[in-house]
Amino acid sequence: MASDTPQAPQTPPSTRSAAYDPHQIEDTWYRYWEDNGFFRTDGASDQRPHVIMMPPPNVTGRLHMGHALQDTVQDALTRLRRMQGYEALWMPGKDHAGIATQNVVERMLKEQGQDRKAMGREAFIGRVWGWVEEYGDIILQQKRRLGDSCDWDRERFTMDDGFTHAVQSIFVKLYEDGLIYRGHYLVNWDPDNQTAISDEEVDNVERAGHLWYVRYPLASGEGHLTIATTRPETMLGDTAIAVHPEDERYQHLIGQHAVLPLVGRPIPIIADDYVKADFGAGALKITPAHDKNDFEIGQRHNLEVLNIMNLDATINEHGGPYEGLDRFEARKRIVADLEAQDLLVKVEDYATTIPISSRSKEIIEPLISRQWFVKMKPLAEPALEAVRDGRITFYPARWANEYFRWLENIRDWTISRQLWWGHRIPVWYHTDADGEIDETRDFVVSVEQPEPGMVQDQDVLDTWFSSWLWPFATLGWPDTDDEQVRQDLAKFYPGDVLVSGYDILFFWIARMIMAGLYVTGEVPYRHVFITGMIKDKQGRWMSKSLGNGIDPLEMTEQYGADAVRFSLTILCAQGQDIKLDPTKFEMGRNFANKIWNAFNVFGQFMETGEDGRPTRDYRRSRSFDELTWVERWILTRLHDTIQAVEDDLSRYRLNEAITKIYQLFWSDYCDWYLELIKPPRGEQMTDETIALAVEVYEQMVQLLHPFMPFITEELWWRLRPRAPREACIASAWPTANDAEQDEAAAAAFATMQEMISGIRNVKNTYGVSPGKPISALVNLGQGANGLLTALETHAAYFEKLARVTELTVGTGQDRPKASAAVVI
RNA sequence: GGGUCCUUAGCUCAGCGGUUUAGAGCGCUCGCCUCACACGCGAGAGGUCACUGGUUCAAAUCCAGUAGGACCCACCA
Repeated sequence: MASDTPQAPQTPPSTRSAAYDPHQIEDTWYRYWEDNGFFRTDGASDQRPHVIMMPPPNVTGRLHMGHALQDTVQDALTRLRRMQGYEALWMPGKDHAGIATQNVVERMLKEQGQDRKAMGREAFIGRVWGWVEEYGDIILQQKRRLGDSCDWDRERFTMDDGFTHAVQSIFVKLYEDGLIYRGHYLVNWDPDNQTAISDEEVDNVERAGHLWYVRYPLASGEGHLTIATTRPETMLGDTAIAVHPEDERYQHLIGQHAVLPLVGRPIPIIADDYVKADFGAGALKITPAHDKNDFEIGQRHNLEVLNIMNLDATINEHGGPYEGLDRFEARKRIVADLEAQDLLVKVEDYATTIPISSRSKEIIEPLISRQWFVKMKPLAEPALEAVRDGRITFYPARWANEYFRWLENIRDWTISRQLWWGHRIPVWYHTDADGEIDETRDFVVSVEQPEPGMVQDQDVLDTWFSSWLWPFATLGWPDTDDEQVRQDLAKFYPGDVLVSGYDILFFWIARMIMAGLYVTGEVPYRHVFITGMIKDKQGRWMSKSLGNGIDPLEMTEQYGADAVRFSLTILCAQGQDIKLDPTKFEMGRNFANKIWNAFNVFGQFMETGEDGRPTRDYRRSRSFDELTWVERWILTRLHDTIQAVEDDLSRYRLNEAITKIYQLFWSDYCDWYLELIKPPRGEQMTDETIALAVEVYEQMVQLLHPFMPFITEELWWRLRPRAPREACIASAWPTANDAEQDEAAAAAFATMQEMISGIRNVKNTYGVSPGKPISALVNLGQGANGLLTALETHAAYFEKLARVTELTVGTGQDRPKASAAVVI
């Protein structure tokens, strides 16, 4: 505990008239919680743990609605568990975001007239660290505004020293287990960032393109063969033509050679099943160095692999006259040249699927390159098993299918990146006399430099290669010599639930499960709660380029953090995307206002001190049976709701839970209960009445606290005298009490509600002013004696709610003249 | 080419581990500044729960299919 004398924030002196102003309470309460260590977890207590690992936002990130939604969920679950007596850890942190961060800093340098390459690797990394120090904390500061109750003392960064150690250790372990290998393969090359990227970082986009039909003359000098291609420029790298083995048209050509137009190089004509005889011209040009399928066909037939491109996607020396041209310029020139030589048969419009880098939006170039890979199949098997056998459950369950599908078809993971910002690959090379890498000697995989003079691999690792370790690396793994780390790992691993959007199911969630099982033998968490994604009003993704984003901080400014959180929670239904528009937050603001004002109904009668806080603890002296009808009814409703909320929350149906609390508070407590307990004008409210109003209100405030932490904390302090270091955030979660439920009274009360609505309806229909006193006769069916007595004793309810000054209750009575009737 | 999701009041959506008159917010109509709240109160209008079959005593809710829309995955140039 940080402070010995926790200072409860000052409240406005005149509690009674103070209007609701969210900003007045948000900062003060957040500071109070932090100063008093309510977010902290030390791992040494014997409380049961509850662990949520926050998806670490990118250091370059700024708070968006997706964060606001997911944080609202995570914070609600964390606060709920904390109130239920768990040691609730919500682990915060941030991700170094390799490409994104490097791009941001590079852009900044460019504006200053500087250049990454000119300044050199070390200087550049220094600048990135400088940038991270200056701006990296912004997003986590923003999260505090939402009320996030993370254990900030444990905050981690995927590039901090401990994390680097974890990343390198896991690399070494994987290598030693034969699960990491290096090799020349066709990879997704991003010519803009000039790095390889993984399959997951590639978006396949359909675009309008063309199918060019090109004539390849035969080497024999007699005749030709026509092929169809969507990428004519790659013909410079053709090393064969393939036809289907059973295609009658080409039988006689198999084994012969054709001459590559423009280049004049002879290439063999081969037969392969892959070729579809009925597509295009039925003959396929094979470019093993620039097409995945061609690469495979090339391997089957032992074809030469001829790379025709530089790393910036210009044509290299193998391109003859086209050397130096950009790939798309080369395409134009080649098509023109083919046409000039009458080798272009025809051009058709054709929709092609183009691979785009999700980072740079540049068109990916499949390129042969030496990279590091992780063999994924052995890692995927246990991860599949963990979900199949129920050690991990997805909410909603359908996401498990998506997970299975991906893992069942998993391909090896390209983990090396030709960037500077990131974890250096822990591989070391011997050098020759000139200091150059000596490729004739084996490399060494090691966290530490194995011997002086050896140089480390230049590449860095994919960002996700560090974040997949998040659930245990944040707890200090692999430094298990440290007592604290051992204790934390034992207590906080595995965690309980991971909350995230489906956009990173493959990138992160699935990989974390694989890493967790591989490293610790245990799943990283038992539940995966997949939220929907926030879209704009028209259902489009919010993006900077569209300018359709809604800024959560602006919304918080406008409506208050509690309002934003409430609205997001109630809109968040079972993984469904949310089409958001700012007016949705009015719902939350109105509700917060209602909560605030409702307090005054009884609060104005409480004895308070100068700080506006109660000086007396109002407790009822009556047992449940001695309570009034309306009191028994509202308690019954309260306990019903607590029970239902419990059930909803256990299934991550936060929207249903909060809807029920909302209805209880507004429709039952405010519209009926408070209206009935209000004393006549000028009169006092009795202490007994105040006591029950407080009792119910307090529990509703607690039920709401996980969702609307600020306003509930403030009001909680106004309900009873509180001891130092107490707080709503640390109060005990309400439990349903069966002994204080009276379903018969509740049912009778519901009947009375219908009667009163019926009477109001009649008054309305006949234009009788609501304030005008009337008489009413209630005609009950036979055998409704209980109800009859209840109504008779509570005739005052009818007067209060429908201005019925004369109430007659009976059975089988005649309808008076000049009256209106309603049947319920 | 596979797969998932959506289609419920004018709008945005809940509800979908089958059972009372299908709900909410906003909007709309009527009446209210009733001393907690007009960010409010009371009353009300408004729905063939996409369509077609099936299972069932009973379906918006389960099953099969159809039509629209969205998304994910996939190596036909």
